[in-house]
Order: sequence, then C-alpha cells, then structure tokens
Amino acid sequence: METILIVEDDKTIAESICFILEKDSFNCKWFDNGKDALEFHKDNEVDLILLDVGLPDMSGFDLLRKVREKSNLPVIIISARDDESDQVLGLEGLGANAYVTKPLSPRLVVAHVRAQLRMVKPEVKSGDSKFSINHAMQRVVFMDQDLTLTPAEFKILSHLVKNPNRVLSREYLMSIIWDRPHGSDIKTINTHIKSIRKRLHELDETNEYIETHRGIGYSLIE
Amino acid sequence: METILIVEDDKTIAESICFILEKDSFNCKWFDNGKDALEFHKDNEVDLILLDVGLPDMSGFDLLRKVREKSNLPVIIISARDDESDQVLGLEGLGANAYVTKPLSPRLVVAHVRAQLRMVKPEVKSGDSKFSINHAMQRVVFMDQDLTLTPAEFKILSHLVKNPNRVLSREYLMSIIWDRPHGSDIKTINTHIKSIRKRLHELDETNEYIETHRGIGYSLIE
DNA sequence: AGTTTTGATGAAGACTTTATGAAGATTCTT
DNA sequence: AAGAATCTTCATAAAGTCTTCATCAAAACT
Repeated sequence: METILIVEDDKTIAESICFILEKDSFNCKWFDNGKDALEFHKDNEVDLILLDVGLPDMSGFDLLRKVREKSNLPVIIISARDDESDQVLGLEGLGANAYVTKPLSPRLVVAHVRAQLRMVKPEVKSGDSKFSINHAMQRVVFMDQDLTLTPAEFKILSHLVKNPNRVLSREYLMSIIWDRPHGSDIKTINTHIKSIRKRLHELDETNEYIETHRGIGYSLIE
Repeated sequence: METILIVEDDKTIAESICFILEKDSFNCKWFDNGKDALEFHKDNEVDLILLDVGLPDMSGFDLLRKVREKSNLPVIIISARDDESDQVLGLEGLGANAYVTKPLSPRLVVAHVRAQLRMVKPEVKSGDSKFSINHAMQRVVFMDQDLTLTPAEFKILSHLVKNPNRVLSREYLMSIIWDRPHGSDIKTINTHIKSIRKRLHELDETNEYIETHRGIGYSLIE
C-alpha cells in the first residue's frame, strides 16, 4: 500500500486531500512543516510527496532539494504562486514531477497522485518483514506466497501489515471493512481475525503473528 | 534518442516547442491533426506525446483514448481550457500524465517532457506468456492461434494481457469499452468475461486464465 | 477458588456477488 | 430495410462471504 507524504501548513487543505487519498486506500501522512516531514522521510518508506512550497519554517524548494539528494521518488508541488519561473525551477532544476497551483481541487490532486504512481513500477518492496502487500493483485504476500483472502480479510490484514507492532482497535478495523455505517456486532472482527489466523497457519504453523490485546484490538508482530 | 510526438494545430506553438526540444536533442515529430498522428504512432516508436485537446478533426481526448488502447506511454495534455473537470477526465479517466494550460511557455513544456521521461518505466516484456496481441489485426493470439473476438472482447482481453497478474476493476474495463460515458450496467462486464472464457476454453480446456476477484474485477494469470 | 469478563471456535443461515443462458435492444452490413 | 452480429439486460442458479449465535477457553478480578 502506497504511502503519500503531505507537506502542507493549511490544515483544511491537508485534511481534505488526506480524506480522499485514504478512501482510495493510500496510506497518508501529513506534516505541517518541512523539518518533521524530512525526518519522517528519512526513516520511513514513502512513495510520493505532495509538497507545498509556501511553508513557514523552510522553503519547499529547499525540502525538495534535500529529498532529491537521497531519493528519486515522485514529488508533486503545490503552490500559490502561478509564476512560470517557479514552475520551471521546481520541475526542471530540482526534479519535481508535477505542479498544481492553488486554489486546488482535492480531486485533481488525487488524480495527479494516481497519474504519477501509475508509472512507478509496481515493485513489491518488503524490508525484512515476512509480509508485503501486492496491491495490483489485491493480495497480501506472506513468506513469498500469495495469501488468498476475502475482501474483508484483505482489508484487515493489509492495515495490520501497514502498521506493524501497532494495536488497531476493533472499531477502527470495523470502519475499514464498511464503506458506510453498518450496525454490525463488533465481535464480527474476531471471526475475521480467526480466519486470517487460520490461513496464516496453513503456511506457517510455528508462529503467532497476530496478537490479541484484551479490550482493545489486534496487532501484527514482526 | 527519444521521439516526441506533438499534436497541435497551432503552427507557431508547435514550432517553438519543436525548436527547443530539438535543441535539447529530442527527436520531434509534429502533426496538426489526430488522424495522421495516430497513424504515425501506430507504425513508429514514440516515447512521449504532447497533445492539444482542441484539435479540428477529432477531440484530443478521443485521440488519447485511442492511444491508450494500445500503449502506456507518457502523454502530456495541452489545453486552452483551464477547467477542472476536463483535467480530471484527462488525467484520471484516460491516463494522461501531465497537463499544461495555454498560454504556455515552451520552456515549461520541455520541463514537463523531461520530468515525464525521467520516470518512464521499464517496458513489460511478454516473453513466456501464452498470450500476445496483434494490434494491426485487432486479434489476441493465444498459444499461437488467433482468437476470434468481438470488439468489446478484444478491448477487455488485450488490456488484461497487457497487464498480466494485475486486477483490473469492472469500472476500468467499462471505461475501456466505451468511447463516451455510457450509463450501462456494470454487470455487462461479467457477460463479456464469460464469453472470453468460453473462447479460451475452446482452445485450452485445462486452465483458468481469467481469475475473478470478488468485489473488484478480474485479472489474467500467467 | 469462584465469579465475571473477554476472546476463540465452529457451524448455521442470511446476505452478497458472480455465473449462466436466453431474450431483447442496438449497431453494422449489405 | 432486412439480416447478422454484437451488446446489454434480465432472471435465476450457484458460489462465496459475512454475521450471528451458542459454547468453550482464557484471563482478570474479588
């Protein structure tokens, strides 16, 4: 699952973009300043950066330059300035991949995100985890084998894989499964977890990968 | 040397872009109408298309759609219309890669061209696949035999063959079949898939090549 | 220890999605 | 305009999935 980094000091804009991206099953991280964003990018896997050039603490162009020193990932620039020289500088000089100007439409931004990610090769990259997500096939890969999962199981497990060593509450997992509010029993999650565990056991009997956290929810152990 | 195809009916604009591109050691072909451009694209290797959506003979979006039936190469749209819905349609619906609006600066256009070409993905080679596509004949070749397919079937199967091991949603497959928005039932795809499967079975009973992904769509297994 | 709370488990049935065959509508060709 | 091919819709069957329920097991609390 792709992680999008949003660097934008306007909370309203950031939230509306995040909302659409997450509904689109992108993983979305928002920072309102360049320093924290750079920090996060250093330690985490990021697939694309949405970058506002008008940041309070440091110029967005400076951030882009720092990012480009280390990686080649797609960067989409958000700017209030509709000035051509900025665009050329950002695109050509520093290697941004696209440019949108304010006032911006969240839908258009997401369209740009998809347009960029479409061209990045669908590499399944996994660190040292036994899990990775094959988004193209809507499958979770476990120890180099495709897991056959039902839609609900896929949604739950992919979120657990995306947030390893982190407890996800039943309420949260419920909200993932359904598009709209659905007055179902929270225990339903237990049953889904049960069947996910069963499928994992079929491939590896030795370990317990999904840990129960009493009264809260579940987490995936790395 | 990369070949850029410019489809633009304004000679002044086309020439100034070509001038810069060629100075930048790109190979540049200019057409003032979609038909000739499509013809050229069919028979020649093209690395990127610069496309004006306001063409006299056919809509630029139609051209983009036709190009997308056969290839996945970067397309940058040039438009006089600064209208959001057009942008979203071009970028998201049809797979354009960037969008610039008139009045345009040739330097900015070239910056976009470079930004796109920098990330062109390594081609997917269909070496050991049982499928190949004969575009000229509008045929899919399966185990060295020509499959007789209806137009809709060809469009669906060729896209599946071009994206093996990848789930294509029903919505996406619908958009492939129709030139313009068409308020049809999404279940129509099921029926087309059924008849494609039937034709494949006539040539090979042993295997299931098209896999159903519940709630999403279909994929072709290699 | 005994009681209470919470989670695990297996199975039943409700529900949803897809497959299928056939009929009707549309488009294309002649 | 007729006929053929194709596309879409529909009804129903089949398959797959989700939720609930009853029961058992484990942990927490007194």
